[in-house]
Amino acid sequence: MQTPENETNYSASKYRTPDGAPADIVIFTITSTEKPTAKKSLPNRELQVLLIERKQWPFTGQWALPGGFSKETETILESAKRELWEETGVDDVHIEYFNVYSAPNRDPRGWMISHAFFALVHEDDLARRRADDDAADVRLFPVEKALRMELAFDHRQILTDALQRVRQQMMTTTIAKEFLPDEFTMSELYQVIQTVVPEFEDKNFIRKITSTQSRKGIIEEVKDRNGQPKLSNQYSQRAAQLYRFTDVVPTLSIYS
Amino acid sequence: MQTPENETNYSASKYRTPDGAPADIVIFTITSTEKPTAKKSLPNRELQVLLIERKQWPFTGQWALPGGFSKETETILESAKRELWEETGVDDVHIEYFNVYSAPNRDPRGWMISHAFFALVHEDDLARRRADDDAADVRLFPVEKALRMELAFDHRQILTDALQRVRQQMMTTTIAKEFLPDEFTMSELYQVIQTVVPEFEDKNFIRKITSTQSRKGIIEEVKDRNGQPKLSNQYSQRAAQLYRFTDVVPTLSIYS
DNA sequence: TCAATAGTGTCTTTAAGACATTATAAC
DNA sequence: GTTATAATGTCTTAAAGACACTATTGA
Repeated sequence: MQTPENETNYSASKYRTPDGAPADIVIFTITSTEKPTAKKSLPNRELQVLLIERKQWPFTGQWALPGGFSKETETILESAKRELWEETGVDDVHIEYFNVYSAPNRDPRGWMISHAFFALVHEDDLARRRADDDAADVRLFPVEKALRMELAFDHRQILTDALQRVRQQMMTTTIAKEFLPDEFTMSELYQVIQTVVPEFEDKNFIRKITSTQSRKGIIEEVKDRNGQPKLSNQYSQRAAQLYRFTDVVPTLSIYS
Repeated sequence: MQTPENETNYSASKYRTPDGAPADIVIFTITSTEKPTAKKSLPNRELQVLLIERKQWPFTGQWALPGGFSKETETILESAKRELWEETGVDDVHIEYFNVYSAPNRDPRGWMISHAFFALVHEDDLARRRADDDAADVRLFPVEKALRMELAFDHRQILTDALQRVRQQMMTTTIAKEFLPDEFTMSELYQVIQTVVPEFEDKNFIRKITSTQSRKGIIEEVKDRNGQPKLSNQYSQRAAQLYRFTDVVPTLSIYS
């Protein structure tokens, strides 16, 4: 089917080709800080995004999303994972492709078609982060603050889109688990959801998740080896039931 | 910030760059054929995908998704819309980006990072379709058949992914309207959903959509100028209420 | 004791699910 | 009357929503 005669007719060099295919990553984490007031209480949580300060042209000195150019020998996803590893020292976390950015002149270096991912990382995993060759500084910013900053390239748009996607995924998938330990209390889960989606509110949250089918099998109570309910009093005087996510993948429908 | 001194340090030509950024489009339509048996009855519907037969190397003679190379002066979305226009003569339809395909050697012509879209087109709009320069033939195939064919490049994977995405969107968004007239009966809607998502079944479908909040405001009854319910007897002896989609964008949550 | 979080009781309303029944009108 | 689709009646069960109330235990 692929005859040499035909092959000679094609030459990529006849066409203008892209100058690069970068992968940019919006790395989200939730930081926890102790409430100064109380002894045992739920921490304050805040959604943060990792930015780097550029030390090279273009946009030298400005904050930007971490990213780097894809190589011919890897997929874009592999580039993104490599970049995530280089930037934070973490792998094996939730990373998800969400959009492509290809507006002409979005990058003064040339025709750059950028592939945007978001990653969800535990705060603890980011301890190892450090400045690398391309960055003068690496730092976490509260997303609300980052959205008000003048970021390099079209990175504010990318961040905006990423945030929208993560919020949607938070409500429709079980990605909340990426920000939680394996076993967690309902209060923790509720707090994590609210940290990502501030407008989420449900006065009967515990009741609703607890009362059978509503949770659709996505969450189950943790029992100890004796089959007794496993509790935690990490955040409260009264011990709370621990839950975990099951492997069930929820499916939603507007036509119920 | 962007000093000439720094600019001179960057040269795209130092790096291996992609040989092209194609956009490939999975064009879906639903064909309707009269049931031979009955006089007035719902048509048989089938989900179809548009494929082209390649007349050039590589994969000469094989069926492939329509697509083409993106230009430096346009976004990838614009490329896809241009390609859709060239291939089918339609514009202004639902077109949506869903993934990137970047496996090394996925294209024998070189390092090609492909951007995949799906488009949903009314059967009527495809009347104008025709073969163009790149294609020996253009034809609709039932998706189930297309999935069993040996398509060019990684197009079977792209088609598989597109179908999965369209099925998910069919259940969670109002894209059913892309396959329906502005005003439609509940039977038509139900049939369109089932055409795309065969396993969907709901014995009480009409009842459920009809009984208030369940439809979450996404669908409303059509009234005539006198405020009377507007009916259609196109598909049945007994006239059926017509409905339309509102502009409400449904939001779903696993945490209800 | 109180503070902070966890969890239950109770009642009302709404929706889901099943399934039989009735309605309409062309033929 | 038959046929094909449209729509309602009725009953049962499950879930949502509100909100007051009780529980636990360290400080």
